[in-house]
Amino acid sequence: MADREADRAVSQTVRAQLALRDLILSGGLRPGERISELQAVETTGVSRTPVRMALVRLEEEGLLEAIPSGGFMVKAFSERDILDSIELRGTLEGLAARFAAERGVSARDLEPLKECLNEIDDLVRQDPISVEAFSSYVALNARFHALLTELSRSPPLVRQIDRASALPFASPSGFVMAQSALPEARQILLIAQDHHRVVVDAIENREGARAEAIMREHARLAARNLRLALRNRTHLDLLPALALIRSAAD
Amino acid sequence: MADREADRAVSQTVRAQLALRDLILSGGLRPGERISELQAVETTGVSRTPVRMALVRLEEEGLLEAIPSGGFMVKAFSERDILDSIELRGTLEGLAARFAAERGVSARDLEPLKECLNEIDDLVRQDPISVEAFSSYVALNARFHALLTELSRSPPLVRQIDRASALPFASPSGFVMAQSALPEARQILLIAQDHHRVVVDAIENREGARAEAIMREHARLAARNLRLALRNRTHLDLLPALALIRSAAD
DNA sequence: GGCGACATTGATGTATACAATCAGTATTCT
DNA sequence: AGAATACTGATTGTATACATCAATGTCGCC
Repeated sequence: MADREADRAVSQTVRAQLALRDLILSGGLRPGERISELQAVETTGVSRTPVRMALVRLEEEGLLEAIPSGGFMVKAFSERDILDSIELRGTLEGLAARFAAERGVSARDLEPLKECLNEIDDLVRQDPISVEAFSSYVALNARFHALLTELSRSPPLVRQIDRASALPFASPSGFVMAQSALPEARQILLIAQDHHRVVVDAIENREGARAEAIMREHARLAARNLRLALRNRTHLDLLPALALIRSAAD
Repeated sequence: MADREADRAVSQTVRAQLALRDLILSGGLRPGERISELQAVETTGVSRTPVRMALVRLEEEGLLEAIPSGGFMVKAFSERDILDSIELRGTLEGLAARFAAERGVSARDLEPLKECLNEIDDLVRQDPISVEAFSSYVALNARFHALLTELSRSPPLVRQIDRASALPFASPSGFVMAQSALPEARQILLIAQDHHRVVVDAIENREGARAEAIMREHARLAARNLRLALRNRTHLDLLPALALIRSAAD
């Protein structure tokens, strides 16, 4: 039973949840496919009870859908669903930015955000951006958004944004960028970085409306990018969770 | 074991979830209080497994919070959390209204919405509004918002709005309005009804921005109303889930 | 008398055994 | 031959038993 060393601290339920989420997001299970509990038991190596808990959590998370007759299936999303989710997240982050601006944040609170910005700058400065640098960027970008969200100081909003981000930006643990798409991706990163700088500035100057607007614009950039990516079938890895789209040529 | 007749079709898990949610929202358990599984077993009459499932679902729903050492406790909210949740929902419904307006809806789709509006009109027209009429209004209002949300034709957004509504507008099954607060409540209902009419008109005329703006304003009305209610300690039942607020005099 | 360590108790997390329900298939009747 | 029904297989929903962990109370030692 306790075969792995590092995972020994986490509960079986969490382990099963992570394993199953990875399996779904990496495309191991097709959208619409029924997920058998026994099969999940074999895959994860834990018992049925924690597997069932994990399935319930993943359903609430939105990755699974309950079958009326019993059991769960992988939820299928349309391309538009993903685009809507991006706009949804942008709207929520816009609200968070406005809250932050209106409620005021100390210079000290903005410190980690600016530091994050600088680290991203260091990455995108190198012109032929490396695959490793891009991977680092993905992590840093996630951190920036998380920090920004936190600045709203509104737990319900933070929670909702986390949920909204789950779908369009969820990524399997192993995530690498395709080599060929790197130059184009870098261009997008530069624009995104501009947005980041604007929103920080707006929050600092207590301009709630401007802060909100730029985050919405930021989301529109991501949506446009995804639409382009889907059309050209290029750098599809830029936005994960594409394994969940029912038919990409819809 | 199957003692009740009407509930025989629903699963034990769902029954436990409903019972526990009612218990929490009706104030049977104080915020921050630990919820024992065995105690829940006794209360609901079902076994531990479905009770645990229900607890997990309620945690994902946001009513419970996991204790690091194990188990769950009733989540505590500040007054501001509830106010933020209302604004949050308004923002999301604004997005839904905009989607509906931009994507266009047929006259046939608007039919049930308008019918709902007329039914509400019939209720608020009577000047000393009765308690029963107010209860009907609560249900009709919920239906109006649900229908409006559906018009966005965006499943992810609908889902998110449902989640956002859970906190501020969740109501225990038994919900009655205090007699003394009825006149004031009616005034609010009249303004709300105006908002409803405007948003339907905006959607019909494809004015996305106006549709979005009015829903936000609508939310601000609800927030203002709640703030007033909390201050005056009057018609506190107008917005439920107040049992979850840690200290109302915060 | 106070502090610390140990034991005991209670709870939760996990595993497995049982029951009920649903799907699929074969057989029989019209 | 087609359709309906009964049967069988499997899978999920439920219950309970076990193990592990945290909390608390007591006893002993300093």
